[in-house]
Amino acid sequence: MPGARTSAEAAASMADIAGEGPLYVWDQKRRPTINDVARLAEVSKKTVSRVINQSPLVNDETRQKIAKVIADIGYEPDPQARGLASQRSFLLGVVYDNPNGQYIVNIQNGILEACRKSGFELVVHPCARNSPQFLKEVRQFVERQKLDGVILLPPVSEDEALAAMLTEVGCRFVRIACVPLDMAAHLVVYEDYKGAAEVADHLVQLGHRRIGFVAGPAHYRSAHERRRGFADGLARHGLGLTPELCVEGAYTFESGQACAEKLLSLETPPTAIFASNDEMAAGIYRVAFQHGISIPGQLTVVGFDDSPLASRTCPAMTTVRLPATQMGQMAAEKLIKRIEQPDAKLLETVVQPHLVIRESSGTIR
Amino acid sequence: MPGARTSAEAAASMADIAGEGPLYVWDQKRRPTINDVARLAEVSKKTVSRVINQSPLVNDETRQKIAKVIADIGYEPDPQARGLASQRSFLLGVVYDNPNGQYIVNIQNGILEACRKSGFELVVHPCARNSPQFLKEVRQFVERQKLDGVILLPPVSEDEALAAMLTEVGCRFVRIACVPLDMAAHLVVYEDYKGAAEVADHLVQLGHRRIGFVAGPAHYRSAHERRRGFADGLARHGLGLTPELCVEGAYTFESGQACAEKLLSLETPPTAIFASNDEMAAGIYRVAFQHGISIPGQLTVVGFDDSPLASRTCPAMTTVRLPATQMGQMAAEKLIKRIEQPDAKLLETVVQPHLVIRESSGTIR
DNA sequence: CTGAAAGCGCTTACAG
DNA sequence: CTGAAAGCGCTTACAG
Repeated sequence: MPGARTSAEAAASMADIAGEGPLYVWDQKRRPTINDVARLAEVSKKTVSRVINQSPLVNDETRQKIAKVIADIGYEPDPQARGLASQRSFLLGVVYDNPNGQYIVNIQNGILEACRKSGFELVVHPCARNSPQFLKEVRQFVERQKLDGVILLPPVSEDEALAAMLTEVGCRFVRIACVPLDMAAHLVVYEDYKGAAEVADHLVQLGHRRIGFVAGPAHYRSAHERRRGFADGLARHGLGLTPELCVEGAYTFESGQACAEKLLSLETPPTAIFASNDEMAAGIYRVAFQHGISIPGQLTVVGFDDSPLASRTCPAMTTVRLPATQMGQMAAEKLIKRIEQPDAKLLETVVQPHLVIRESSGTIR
Repeated sequence: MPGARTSAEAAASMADIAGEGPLYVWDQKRRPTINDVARLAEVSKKTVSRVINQSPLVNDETRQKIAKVIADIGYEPDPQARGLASQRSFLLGVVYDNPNGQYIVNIQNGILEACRKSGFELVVHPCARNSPQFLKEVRQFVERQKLDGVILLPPVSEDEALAAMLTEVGCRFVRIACVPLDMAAHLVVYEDYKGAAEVADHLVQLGHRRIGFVAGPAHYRSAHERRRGFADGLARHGLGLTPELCVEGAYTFESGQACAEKLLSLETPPTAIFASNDEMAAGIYRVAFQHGISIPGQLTVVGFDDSPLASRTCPAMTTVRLPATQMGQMAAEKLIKRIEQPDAKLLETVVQPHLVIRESSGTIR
């Protein structure tokens, strides 16, 4: 298409404004390319490429001349073309199966915060871990788009087959998880264990001794960590998880209701219940409401996550806050570092949850 | 790099399994390309390209031969290469400034449902409409990635400057909005007006006459539509919005509390309050709780959105449900249709909200 | 430190 | 209905 080239060259002209240096009058219809920059800076496009890719092998004067042209004409390298030539995409993916919308969006926002600084964009990919196509489907997603890296959110981040597949196809990833499942460089760890232990301290300090526990589903690592942290926390005060007062939910509102029915219909019901997430705690609220049991007067309830729900219930719910946005940002920064500096040593990234005490905490005299 | 080509050719060999037809043993390290398909099908790559792009100008026999090779070796066209050659990206964007996480994720899921069927991927882009860089920033996003189309969520979908900019740069878009802001082909409309009118019917039927209204912020179209629908709904029963009982909130929990304080401290407080979204309704719950006002015994409360919050409050909240997932899917389907069949006539897409009656609705004897 | 050539995997525009 | 050539906007590998 020599015609196009000719017209572009005709349109790209330089003019001098008195004392202001060169000003380039540009064809507004077409985005400038590396060839335009090369021509205007009077260098080869390979040298422009070196500047774009921050190669140290460029004379400082040359670099500045090129940088000026780039800034003047507003050149931005085409990620598609860069990607096709270099077998990458400048795209990050986030893979999740968590149903909690606010949590996803918060993490997403954190990831995007990190992307914004580095020129990556984010492609979202919810998945169904129980589907027989699961691995094949994620693999196609990753390979088709040549994703530069993927961030895995819990609980799908706990899937070892997924991690193995990504390793096999050469796709870098960072997992957000509540236990160290992997090498430090691949992880952002949030310590559910500690958060749950804090809840134990809190409840014991309030004077509770007969404490109910609603666990999460057994196949979730977070469920396991929260239980372990809570049990160990109680143990530090010479208490333990009473089997009679432990029930397992499914992290859903409905399962929280069912668990509450069980616990509150005991001959001697607990004076406090710690639910392994806010959704289930809200289910406890519902049952207490239906039975006319006052919170926190007759029953203390504590959740986990600090979802929007927790601060809007009546009374407002004591819970454990996970800094989701920050976790997303840290995960993305780590992933980008792995992509851009493959040899950099990366340390463990650990995020601390903390207890948010609200109105659902009552004392026992 | 003739070496690479040679090794690939060497690796690509055919073998016959008795009576099973040809089986291609493939180099697992390298994804097959259009050249591989062309060679194995003994046609030019242009003809393969025609099959990929569903051109009708291919002999049926040729098409089937090529399709078989494609299926056998698991060829998938590289979107980057296709995009570079054809000035597109097979990427859709979603631009939003709404803070409601579950709403975003639901719409996102709907969009992805439509993408899955058509080979598009979704890039997410939250934005800050009040930033001075807003337009420039979205423009860069769209141009850099050569997005094939963008879906705009409310309230940023109401921004006419944004729509104008997208039109100018030639980026197709579909807006999700509560009023017809644009041509039918560019819109998915959800009728807030009707939802709010239903609330009026409901409250009047319950016997309420002294009804409070918490409006959304005046610069949101949804706030306007919900007010208008509610007022018109009341008017159909010979009632009207009493100025004294109308207050304006900001769609936030805190503003809902402030509005409730005003309404409930009136000499004759309302017997029912319709809040323009669930967040503000939850704020009303909080104030009622603090003042010992029972819902629905002394006060009926109705929200709007059917966010997760609404079904988890105690008592569960009557509200208006917007089918967010469906809206996302319809918007994406419409956008994809515009991309793939630019000449197709597209009709108005309208989504109906509906009232979900729960426990916060009380009768007046 | 810099550049000319070839290539990434497709499609466009043209020809037959 | 099919194909050879040129091109999309970059980078790689090599040379100097």
